[in-house]
Amino acid sequence: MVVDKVAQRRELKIASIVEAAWGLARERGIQLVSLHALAKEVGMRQPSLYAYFDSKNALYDAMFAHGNRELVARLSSLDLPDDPRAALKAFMQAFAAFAVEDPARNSLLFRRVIPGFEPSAESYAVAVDALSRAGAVMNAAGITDPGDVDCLVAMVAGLIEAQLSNEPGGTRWTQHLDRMVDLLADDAHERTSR
Amino acid sequence: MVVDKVAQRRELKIASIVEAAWGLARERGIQLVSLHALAKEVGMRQPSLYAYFDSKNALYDAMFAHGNRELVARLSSLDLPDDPRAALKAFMQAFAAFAVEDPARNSLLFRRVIPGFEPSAESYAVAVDALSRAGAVMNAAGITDPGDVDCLVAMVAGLIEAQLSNEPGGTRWTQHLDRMVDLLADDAHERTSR
DNA sequence: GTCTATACATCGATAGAC
DNA sequence: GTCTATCGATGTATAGAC
Repeated sequence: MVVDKVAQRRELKIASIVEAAWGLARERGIQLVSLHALAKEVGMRQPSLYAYFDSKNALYDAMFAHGNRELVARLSSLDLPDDPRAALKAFMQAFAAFAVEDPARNSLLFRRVIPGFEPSAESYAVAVDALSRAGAVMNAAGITDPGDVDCLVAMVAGLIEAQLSNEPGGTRWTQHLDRMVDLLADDAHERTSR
Repeated sequence: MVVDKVAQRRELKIASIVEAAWGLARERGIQLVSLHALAKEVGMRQPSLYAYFDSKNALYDAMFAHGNRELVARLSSLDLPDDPRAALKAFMQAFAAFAVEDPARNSLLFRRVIPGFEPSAESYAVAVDALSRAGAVMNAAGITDPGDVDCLVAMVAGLIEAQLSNEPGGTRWTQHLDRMVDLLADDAHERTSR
């Protein structure tokens, strides 16, 4: 199939707009991204953005998908240890590092701070992909009970949120990640083998 | 000292406005409370609200203080068991119930969803009061290490957030509260006595 | 696809009469 | 304290020319 060069350039343009939108989000917070400011950032007028996005929520949706693709890429590039427990720790460390390094991205991907925004099915599928990888690593480490999975996910999220809310850039909460993983994994094994 | 009846009625009025504001917040989300809608709710015109609040953030501040006073009242009314561990569980259960029963209140008190809003020193003091009660109960249960306290607080918050985000009204995540408390308290004891 | 122009809505806040 | 009137800013979205 011949590559449609027009469509290709269009995709590049869309990508650059999304990139600029993330820049704005990092500067002023995800809630305060405006189409006027975004257009200025990419050297256009605000109405011209509607040639690429049908609505502001469509822009948020593209940002959501982009952020989740970054997450999947990060998780895919991991060279995990053979030991399942060590692999689980490394995986959670990588996830936490990803979440903590960009508060704006964390807000759009994992918190619900934009009233009315719901990711499209296509964008959500990318998020599900990332989650399924987490499930696989947990299963390999012997955490198979759905309740145990819920607990571990919530614990890790709790540490990340506390870190971002109270001490962005620090490690006061995230330093306990490995310990919490051990704690829950050991307990899960005891309960499962009982 | 003679009671100033004028000031008293004014305080009542302020309280009723704050109550109406919480009603709006529960209906449409804390971020979407507007002064126009609030004025309509209390049978006034929007500019009249400025006789009671200097700004919209001042209204949020009053709501923040009100919510935290509710929390302190709830925690104070608890009849905790003598056993410190059981008391800790009951305390966390009560806190989680409080958080989960009103998502809008949870958003203003414990998440950061209003760009630019920071509670005043006076309002924040009420929140600190609530937190100090939690610290006392944890200490009594032998959780004294600051890192252990951080972990327990983050864990409980993680379960609450997951519950509210994914299944408001349910118990899929909060059902694990007691287990997580035991898990962390036992581990804290082992580490402290080592 | 990009522009100008503008519609349209919402919102917070102020001025000034009563 | 409450009102009317209005300001001024912001923001999304559309119409229509080029």
